[in-house]
Amino acid sequence: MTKPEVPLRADARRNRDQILVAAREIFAERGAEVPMEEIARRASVGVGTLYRRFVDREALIRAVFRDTFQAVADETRAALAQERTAWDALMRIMRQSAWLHVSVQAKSSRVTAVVRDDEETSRMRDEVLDMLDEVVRRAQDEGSLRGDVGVGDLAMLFVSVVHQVQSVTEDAAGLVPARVLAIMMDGLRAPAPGELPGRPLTRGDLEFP
Amino acid sequence: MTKPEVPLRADARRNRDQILVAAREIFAERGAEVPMEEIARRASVGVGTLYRRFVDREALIRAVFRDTFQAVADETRAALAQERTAWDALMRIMRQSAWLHVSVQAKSSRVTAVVRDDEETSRMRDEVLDMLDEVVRRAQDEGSLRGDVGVGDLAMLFVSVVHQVQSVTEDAAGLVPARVLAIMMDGLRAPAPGELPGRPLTRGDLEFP
DNA sequence: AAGATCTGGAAGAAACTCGTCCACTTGTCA
DNA sequence: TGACAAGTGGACGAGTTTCTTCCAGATCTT
Repeated sequence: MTKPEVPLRADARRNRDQILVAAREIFAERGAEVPMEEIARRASVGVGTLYRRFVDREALIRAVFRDTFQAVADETRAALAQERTAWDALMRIMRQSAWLHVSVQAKSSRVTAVVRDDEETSRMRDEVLDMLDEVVRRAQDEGSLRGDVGVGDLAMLFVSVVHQVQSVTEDAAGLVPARVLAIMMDGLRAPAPGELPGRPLTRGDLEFP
Repeated sequence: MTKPEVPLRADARRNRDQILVAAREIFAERGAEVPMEEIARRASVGVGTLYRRFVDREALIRAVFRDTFQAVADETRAALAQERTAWDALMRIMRQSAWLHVSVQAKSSRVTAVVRDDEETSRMRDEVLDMLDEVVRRAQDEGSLRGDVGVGDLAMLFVSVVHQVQSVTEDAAGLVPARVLAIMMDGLRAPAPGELPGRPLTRGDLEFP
C-alpha cells in the first residue's frame, strides 16, 4: 500500500520517496524519536510537506517499515532465485540490507507497537524470515555457513553493522560498513575455528513476536 | 583524577561510582544526551546527588571518559603482560572492553569536544591506542590476526558490539554481545578467507584527533 | 551525640517538539 | 499558454520535556 488511491503529482511523489529514505536512514542511526523537522531537513522538504504526506509520526514509522520490508523481501526473493549458492545469496542479502539501512534503533516501545499492530508489515516480516530461514538451512547444508548460528544471529549481526558508525573521520566512514560486514561474514564461514558461546538464536528470539 | 582532593564520605563515594557505571552504560546504549534523571535513576540516586557530584553534563561526560579509559588502559596493560599470545591478549581486551560498555553513541559533537579538550583523557587515549597498535602488530607477526586490518577496524568492530542490542527478547539479550563478538573474532582470524574491501583503518581514521 | 556531609525530589525557568495554517509555487491538462 | 488544483515551506502557539537549584531531613564520622 505504498501507492495511494489518487496518484500523486510527480513532484509530490518524489518528495514522498525522499522522506521515506531520509526517515529510514535516520531511524537506523538514531531511533524513531528524532524530531520531525530533522527528517524533513534531510529529505530537503519542509515539515509541512512531511505532515501532509504522513498524518503523524506513527504513520511515518508504519510507512517506513512497509517500504523497507517490501524492499528486503524483493531483494531476498531475487537473491534466492538468482544466486548460485546459498552462501552467495546470504552475502547479497546482508550487503543489500545494510545498504538499505534496514533496522531501527528501537529505544522506545512505539516501534514495536507499530510492527506488531500493522498487518501488512507483519505479513512481510514473516515472509522475509521464512526466506531467511531457508537460506540459513541451505547454506548450512551446503557446508558454507557455520552450523552454530541461526536467523536470530544474522539479524543481530546485521543490526550491528547498520547502526551508523560514528567517531570515524568522514573519509573512513564510507569504508566501515563494508569492512565490518565482510569481517562478520568471514566469521560466519564454515568450518568454524571454534564453538560459539550460548546457543543459536532463532526467530523466536527476535522481538515483535 | 578520579579521586577528589578531600576524600568523600564512604556512602558518597559509593554513589559516585554507581553514577559513573550507570552513565557509562547509558551513554553506550543511547548516547550522551539522555536525561540526567534517567542516569540518576539507573544509579539509584536522586538528581540532586548527581549534580552535587558532577557540576553539569559535561563534567559527567568527562568523568566517564577518564574512568573508562583508565580501566581499559589498565586491562590492556595487564593483558599484554599476562597473556601468552598476542591473540589471547586481543581476545581478552575486546571481551573486557565490551563488558565495560566502552564507547558512547556519539550523535552529538559534545562528546568529541570533551575528549578533544580534556588533556588527561587524551593522554590515556593515546596510551591505549599505542598498546593496541602493538597488540595488532604482534598478533599479525605471530600469524594469528589477518593482515588486512588495523586498530581502526578493531575499534569499529568494537563499537558495533557494544552498542546495546535491542529488539531481542530479554532472554536472548544476554547472549548477543558474546556471540557477535565471537563471530567477529573468528572473522579476524588468520588466514583470512578473502580480501577485505577498502584499506586497513588506522588510528588516524578515528575521530578525536 | 554533635556536627559536617550528603541525599532525594519538588519546582521554576528554559529549551524543544508537535502539528496546524496559509500565502505563495509548481505541475498538469485543455 | 493559461488557469487552477495540488503541493510547498516554515512561522507559530500550545504542550512537553529537561535542566538545575534548593533545602528539610537522613546518614556518616569521630
